[in-house]
Amino acid sequence: MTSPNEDTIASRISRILADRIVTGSLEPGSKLRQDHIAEEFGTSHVPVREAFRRLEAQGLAVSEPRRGVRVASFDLKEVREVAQMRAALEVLALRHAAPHLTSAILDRAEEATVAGDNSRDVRSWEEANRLFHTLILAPCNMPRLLTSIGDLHAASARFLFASWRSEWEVRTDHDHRAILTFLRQGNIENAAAVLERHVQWIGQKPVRNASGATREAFAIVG
Amino acid sequence: MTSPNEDTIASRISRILADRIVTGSLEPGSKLRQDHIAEEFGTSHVPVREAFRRLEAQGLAVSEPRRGVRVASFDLKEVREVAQMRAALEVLALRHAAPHLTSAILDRAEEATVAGDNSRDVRSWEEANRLFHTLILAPCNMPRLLTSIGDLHAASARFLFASWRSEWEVRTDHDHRAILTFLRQGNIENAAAVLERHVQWIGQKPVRNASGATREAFAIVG
DNA sequence: TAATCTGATATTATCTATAATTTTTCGTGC
DNA sequence: GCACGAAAAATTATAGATAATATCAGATTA
Repeated sequence: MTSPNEDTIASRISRILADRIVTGSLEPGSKLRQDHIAEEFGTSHVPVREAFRRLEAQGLAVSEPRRGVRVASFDLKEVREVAQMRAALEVLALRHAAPHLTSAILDRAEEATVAGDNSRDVRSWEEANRLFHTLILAPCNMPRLLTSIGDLHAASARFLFASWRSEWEVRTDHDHRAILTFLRQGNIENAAAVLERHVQWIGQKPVRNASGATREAFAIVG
Repeated sequence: MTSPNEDTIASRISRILADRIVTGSLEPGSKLRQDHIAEEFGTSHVPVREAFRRLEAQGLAVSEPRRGVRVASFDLKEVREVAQMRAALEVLALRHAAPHLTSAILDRAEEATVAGDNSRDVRSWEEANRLFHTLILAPCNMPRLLTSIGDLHAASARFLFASWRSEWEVRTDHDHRAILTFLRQGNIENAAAVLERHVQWIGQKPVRNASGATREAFAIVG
């Protein structure tokens, strides 16, 4: 949702690096060394630098002048921040999208919910979840808003992957179903209210550390 | 608010170009030719390209691969979109900032309001207005939210400059005063309500075209 | 002895110069 | 007036130079 042009080497690199950061294959705080990446992609380092600028704008990387670029770190405070921004913006989008929602779209959103409930791993659950939100929000026809929401979704997904990398248990998403029911009734206010609460729900889970100690992991699970 | 690193040539170029786009000295739709800009700043075109990527992420420029970069165009639809996004996000920020607002901050915000009321041109009015919003929102301590709001402010300012380039009449900002009054009373809900309405108020004004015809110009004036 | 400072070395980011494609422009012919 | 094609201009990428930062061994001091 954040790749306007998918033709240049720089955009390809930024897309692939964004995916690695989101899925956690590149760990928070790790350095992104431009000539290593350039070598991996068989290019020079100039397009790599352009990719860095885009990742920076998306909040996935932070750059210190003359000291290089690192994968952005995050903490519970930022998880909360992203959840609240998503709540505010997704409610706005839903209010504008609702009048344009067709039953065909809502059916596809329901399929996405089912797919999410049946997911056996985080990755496919996240994909289904993102599809659900995209389907019901895209008809708002507000490109700038959708881009912002897309970036926030990427951040959410990152938090999720960081917490539930391997263990994932099937959950039934009652919120998604409630939202769809309200939308089918034309009850936009209630649908928006559920959505607002839904994306601000922050799941927590004890995670065993490498040293054996356990800590609490947090993530947005909507 | 959107310049994390202010040390490299690329960031300097992006800041200056952003200012030109916002003030309208670079017109919407006009091409940004990298070697011309590189020559102007006495550099090569590589840092210019990095600056382009940042402008693109801020929504101030659009890039078509292999066809160059243009100053982003806008229309009434986007003015509305930005106004509504600002309303949603600034209300969120205010709710978190309010508990940390001191009377010293509110006094400075009042000074900014007075400065705005006394402004004789758009530029100084915009500066005072931005200061007001920044002062009452910054204590929310949510960096990602503040960055987004900053980008939206830049867009708003651009709409404003496009409409009221030369003619500007002094106006007294009753909304700002009402917000401050409510904040001093600790009445956060009313302050947020006024702010929400305030930034969504879209001013309109007949503007004489070059050919003599008049058209309506629109802008966010909060 | 431990800790800190100093300076040489190596690594890395940043920018310049240059080359290769692609797009646009513009003139010529039909 | 329209299509075609060569020339010009602009974007994109590469390779190489420069300057800043990190690393680490050795010296100095408490």
